Amino acid sequence: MHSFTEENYLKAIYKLQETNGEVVATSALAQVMGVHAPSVTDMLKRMGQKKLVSYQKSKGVKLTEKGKQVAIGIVRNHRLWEVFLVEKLGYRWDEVHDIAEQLEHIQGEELINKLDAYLGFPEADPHGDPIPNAKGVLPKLKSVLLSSLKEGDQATFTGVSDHSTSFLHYLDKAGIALGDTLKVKSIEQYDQTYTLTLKGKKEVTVSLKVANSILVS
Amino acid sequence: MHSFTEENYLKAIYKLQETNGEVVATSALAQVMGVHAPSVTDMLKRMGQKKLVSYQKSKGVKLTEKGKQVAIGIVRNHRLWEVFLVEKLGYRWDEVHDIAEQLEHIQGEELINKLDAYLGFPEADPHGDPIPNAKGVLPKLKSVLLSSLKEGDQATFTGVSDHSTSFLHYLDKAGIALGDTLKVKSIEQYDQTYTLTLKGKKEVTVSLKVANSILVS
DNA sequence: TAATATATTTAGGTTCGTCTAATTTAAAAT
DNA sequence: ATTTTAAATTAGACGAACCTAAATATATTA
Repeated sequence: MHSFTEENYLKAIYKLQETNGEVVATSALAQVMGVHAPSVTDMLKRMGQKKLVSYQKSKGVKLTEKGKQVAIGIVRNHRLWEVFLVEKLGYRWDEVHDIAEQLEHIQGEELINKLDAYLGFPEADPHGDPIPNAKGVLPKLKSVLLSSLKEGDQATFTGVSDHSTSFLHYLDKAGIALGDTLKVKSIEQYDQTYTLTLKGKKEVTVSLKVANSILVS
Repeated sequence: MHSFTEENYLKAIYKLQETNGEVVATSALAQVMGVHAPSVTDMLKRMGQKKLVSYQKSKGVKLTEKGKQVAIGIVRNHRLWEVFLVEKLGYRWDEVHDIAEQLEHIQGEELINKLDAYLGFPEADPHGDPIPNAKGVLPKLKSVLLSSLKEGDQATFTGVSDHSTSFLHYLDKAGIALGDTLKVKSIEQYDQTYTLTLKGKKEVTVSLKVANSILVS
């Protein structure tokens, strides 16, 4: 029975707040963490004491400023370690998540800043997700969904919104890689598929689901 | 109240076995870990169940083969991460211990082997301690204490037997660094001090205590 | 060998993060 | 507005790693 720390909860709350709005429900948290609701209630009480979250019973939970800073720090760690794993150790982008999940909890401000410098202060991780800087500020990567493009539009593949291994594998197999220039050759209205021209050479046809998971700018 | 895992105990037992012989006493373990004896008894029982140690009450404890392999793995991780911190991130040798103490518990065979390759399969960490290879074999660095040299002898500084920050600082301040060629210019019998010539230039006088903490070959 | 001193274990308690089962609170539907 | 359903909390328990105080076992010394 795998046990979670405050940091794990902070990160999960942070991610839920990003996608589902300011206030997070006990059940939502329980669901994403794979834990039962009473465990969450317990933990939230403890974290409330420590002023990491503001928690009022049966009213959901929000990160305090303090909690948010910790959460962003973990996201920063995670993404920098992912860059390290891919750039320096030669991992593929679909392999690094679990290892980074461990490395993100290594403590030490100086360490992560040195790592950041060593990696050349990257702005995005191998999936195109923005990396908060040492002050906790996220660079705004103004990207849009591939599905928002029109026929003839051209853009650079900058990130994914679906981080699942299966999707990453799919992209690899289709020969679509981060940094590629994608041109929308045609959009088939009836079955909502996109035919893309890659780097002026290859052509691939992808579903709307895929077009909705690819970020470009 | 800082809490330890099985891995922490395994490493501590391993180190005690190396220096104090095969069988380790409850109290010795309690002492080095900074924990009270009953906590150790408890933990040893649990670890005995899992066949990580062979434990018979009031008779001390020994690592099993399984436990030894895990312990060596941790030592390998620790020393490789130390090399990383010094070689890649630019830390000094006296700063890396605590961070490596965290990093040594990151799980994943593949990760550590990739790191090993990335670092060029080093044989020793920044303090001159041998790094076990992927099979758990320690390279034998046949080094001796500086204090075993005679007047006129010359050797290379390959490691330290005292890893304390204060000693490492002392060496830095004295301008003695790993890899240096040391020549014993003279030994003062009465107060047991060694006057060393460094790289044919500088001269330093050190106490017997220091000469006993420096490894050369 | 007996007495003392030291090391170790047992007994019983705490905190943390989990669980299930039962209860209460809040939201949705009639 | 009442009933029904769903969400959240409380109650009570467990395992892991810790603690203190008391009891036992081992070693040392007289």
